[in-house]
Amino acid sequence: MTDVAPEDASGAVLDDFASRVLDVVDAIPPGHVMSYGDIAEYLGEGGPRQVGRVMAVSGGGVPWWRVIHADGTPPPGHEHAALVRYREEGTPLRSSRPPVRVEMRLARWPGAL
DNA sequence: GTGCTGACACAGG
DNA sequence: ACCTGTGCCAGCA
Repeated sequence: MTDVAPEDASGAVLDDFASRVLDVVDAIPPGHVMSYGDIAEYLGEGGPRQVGRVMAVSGGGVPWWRVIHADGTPPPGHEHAALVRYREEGTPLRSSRPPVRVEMRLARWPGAL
């Protein structure tokens, strides 16, 4: 029978690690965020760059705007889209216009407890 | 196998 | 606020 590997909206095949990353991102509630390093540390494997690569390749099926840099800056090229989401979800911001920055101290989610 | 690049993190200037 | 260098891990020519 056909082994169906998990795919994202782009049709990209998800590896085991990628699947875990997307699962964690999907578990982040509105108004909260996690940094790339936080996710890697939470999973206990890979590193922030690996998480970033997964998001760049298959982050289309999860709330990617809730995954940002450790200092609260959203991913490059999507600052505007991310800003719209933050305002809609009530995410604590330090600057309401570019350079957009999330107040990590308040918005940081400890993980899917 | 080697070297560069990357949706990173951190320190220094 | 910006750039540079270094460290970590994985992908690619």
